[in-house]
Amino acid sequence: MRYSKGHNAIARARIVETASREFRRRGMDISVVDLMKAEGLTHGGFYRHFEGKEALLIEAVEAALDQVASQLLHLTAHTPRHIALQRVIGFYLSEEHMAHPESGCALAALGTEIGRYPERCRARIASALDAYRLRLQRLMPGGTESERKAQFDVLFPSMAGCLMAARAQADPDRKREILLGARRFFGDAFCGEESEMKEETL
Amino acid sequence: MRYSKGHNAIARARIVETASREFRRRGMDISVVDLMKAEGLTHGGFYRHFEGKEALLIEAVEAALDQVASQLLHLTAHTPRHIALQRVIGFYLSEEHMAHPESGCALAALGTEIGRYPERCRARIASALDAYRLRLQRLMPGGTESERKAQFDVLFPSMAGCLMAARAQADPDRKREILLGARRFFGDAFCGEESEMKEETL
DNA sequence: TGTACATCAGTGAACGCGCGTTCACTGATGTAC
DNA sequence: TGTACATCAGTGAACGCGCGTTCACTGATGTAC
Repeated sequence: MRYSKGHNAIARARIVETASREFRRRGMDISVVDLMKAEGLTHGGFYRHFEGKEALLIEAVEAALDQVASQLLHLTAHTPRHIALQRVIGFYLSEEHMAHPESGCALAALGTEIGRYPERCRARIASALDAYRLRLQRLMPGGTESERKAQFDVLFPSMAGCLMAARAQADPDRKREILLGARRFFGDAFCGEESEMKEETL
Repeated sequence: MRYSKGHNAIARARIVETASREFRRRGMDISVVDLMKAEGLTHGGFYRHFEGKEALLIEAVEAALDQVASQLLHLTAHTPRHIALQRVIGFYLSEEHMAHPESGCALAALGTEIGRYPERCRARIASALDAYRLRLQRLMPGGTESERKAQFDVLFPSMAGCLMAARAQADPDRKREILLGARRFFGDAFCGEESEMKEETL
């Protein structure tokens, strides 16, 4: 059947959104059949929208990073900077984020696999990571943009690693212990002593 | 044919060793056929040694963590503690380590996937991560074992995240930039100001 | 010491299965006249 | 406004392929006598 104008773009965006969630939840293991099923569609139509699974993966990671950046910025709108960053750290290293990779940071969800993707993939994903940094760098302390970017390059990969390590644990107490230790450490290191009062925000 | 006494144990250990390298290099994508081929064997014999691929994966991760802990301790034998840790940070965040996941830290190579393994897997791997921490905690600053363990829980997952982020990048300069920034930051944070002189050791 | 037999790591064909991808087809709606 | 046709997102059978796993078999060496 023929669909109304704009249907194509909407359907395509919905597939990317679903894929973005499912790749973060299950990794590349998720099949095209299951991905389309999650959208209420069958697999045949997939290739009307994307060249292949790899092309979708790239767009899905881009969408994931974009969505999380928006969420973190929304969380801190109209908030003084040192408190804003405290809040971002608190959320990033929260049990909520740990329990829900499907709506969280793509680096913490897929990072080690991304390193094994072919160069053509990594180049696109690296651009998306740059855009992520560009949007979030204003949260970082530092007098110049390049200082703030350098700080971002330490804080976010480190937090991704701590979140990943917490997820790799089996014992809930151990998971919490790792997150709590990381929240304390990065709160102190990046938000200064004066804003220490509420390091467990969220 | 019948093999000489002890052959079984040797063959088994060699398969684990190869798997340990190949899983870190390529992730779970590597097939049993290719794994055995890398050992000069055919796939059929695999099941004389292991219950299945998952069982091998667990042993491979255990072997990887054990090997890296030994390497890091060897690197720092007979060395004062603050310099020892500086050296460990320098190696962990080196271009050498970045370029060779197959002989490096399993958390940095497989971390995000481990988080998606079934609970029975993660429980075993978490034990191996505990053993890794137990062996390496003596490198950490802190007056008590539990302080040192808490420091380990921040430093190593964070370094794993930075290494992962560097590997995810496509541009060599960008990779180096991430590693260098992380070496500086964690050197300062964990080794104190007095040992700053040689933060680019190795 | 010599012979007959048991052992068992390793072989490779075969299994069922799910994967990514292709393709002839469908049919409701947009478009041309 | 009404009719004929074109469009194209979505369908589902089919493709070849590689996967993890099983199993009957091999045959050199260890072991029992």
